[in-house]
Amino acid sequence: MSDTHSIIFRVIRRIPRGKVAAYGQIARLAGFPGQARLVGYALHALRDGSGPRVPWWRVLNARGEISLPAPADQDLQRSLLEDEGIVFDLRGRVDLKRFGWKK
DNA sequence: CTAGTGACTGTTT
DNA sequence: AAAACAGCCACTA
Repeated sequence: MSDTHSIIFRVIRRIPRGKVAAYGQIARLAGFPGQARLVGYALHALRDGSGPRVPWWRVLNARGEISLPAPADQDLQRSLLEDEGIVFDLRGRVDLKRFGWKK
């Protein structure tokens, strides 16, 4: 596994329960400003549970919506977030003003 | 080495 | 407010 991924995962592990962060925000905190896609790519490599324990479901895009390609995974992520108290509006979006991880 | 692609984002239509 | 565009970068063919 590359170092960049490790650094990114380390940042994501700091996201407190009940809060969500955007890809770009993770990238910035990890020291890679403007490289949101890199975060997405790193997380994509996790989907086989073969990686370190990372709360990947607390990562959303800048609009506050789930960005996963597979509908099945989207439902899973949504359920996990709702279990932590996150609320989705009728359009399936989270209010980042309320649940965004402010750092 | 070149080209296409993707768990993105800020700006401009 | 939603959609289109153009940067961004690692990875694959």
